[in-house]
Amino acid sequence: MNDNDDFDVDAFAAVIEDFNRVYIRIPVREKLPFTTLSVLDTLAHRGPARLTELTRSEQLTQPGITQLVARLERDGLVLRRRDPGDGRAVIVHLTEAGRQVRQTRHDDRVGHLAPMVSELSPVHRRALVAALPALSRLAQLERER
Amino acid sequence: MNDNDDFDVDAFAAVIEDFNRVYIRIPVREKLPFTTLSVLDTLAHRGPARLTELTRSEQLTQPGITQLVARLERDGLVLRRRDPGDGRAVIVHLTEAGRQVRQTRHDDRVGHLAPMVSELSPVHRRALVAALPALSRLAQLERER
DNA sequence: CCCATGTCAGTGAGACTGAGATTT
DNA sequence: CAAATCTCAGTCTCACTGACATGG
Repeated sequence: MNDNDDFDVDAFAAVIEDFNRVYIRIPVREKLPFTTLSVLDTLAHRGPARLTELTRSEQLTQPGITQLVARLERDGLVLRRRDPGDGRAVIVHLTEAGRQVRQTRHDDRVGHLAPMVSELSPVHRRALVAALPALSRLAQLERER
Repeated sequence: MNDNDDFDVDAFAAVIEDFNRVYIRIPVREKLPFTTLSVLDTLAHRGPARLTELTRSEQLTQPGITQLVARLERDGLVLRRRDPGDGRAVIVHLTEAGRQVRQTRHDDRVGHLAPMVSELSPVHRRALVAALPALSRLAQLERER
């Protein structure tokens, strides 16, 4: 019941990788390093976090995170606050400007995708819509891994 | 007929971005810079290419591509050959080792995804399978943009 | 005292800008 | 000679390793 006889993971990964390549290259107004955007994403999803948590989620070293967050603070995208309950820890908060950066990128992509989507057949569009819950669920499973 | 009244591009992009974040972080044996993998992908998809073509597809500067390809050649992932028909140009070819790098990453991802996919409900699995042609088509449209 | 959390200093990889060489 | 293609030199950003400061 739980095997994948009906599901070609290989083909699935191939399509995802192909689509991702294209998606990542959608032009955006503001070019920012991958790790910067990743931290902003993480904070937006999980709320304020300490550096140690970011070290895990971003797969960066501790000094790397320190530096990266220092840059982000310098640029006004995050705030660093001492944890009142633990004097060792620093809590990183997303600022309004940080949220705006994410929104801008998202808007750029939506603007770019919309005309492409409108060229898809109704059948294809419906197939994509129908697959969204499954994709979300799969992302969720990965996060809980 | 060609509008997107039945399709929420905003929601689509949000799910894709969420899934991508997770997908990109799937652990792989060989950690390589993003641009390296991107060039290997491009060569695998389009075949041998000159540096100028890569400059466009990779969104890197010309000196950047020169350096990157020099690294790739040093590591045995590509070969550089003078274009017999145009003495100015250099043609970059993917080597077997370069192909192997891509295959290894793909295999890592498939191995990681398989157990996750097996936890999806049959309905979700079918929805993903049904969406693959649409995703491929969308990637195709983007490439032709 | 030990562990967790974070920072500092120094190094190296990768990409950029500006200038230049070679071929068409 | 002008344009296209690629390379060289120098600089900047980013992340890493190793050592260290501080709080629980």
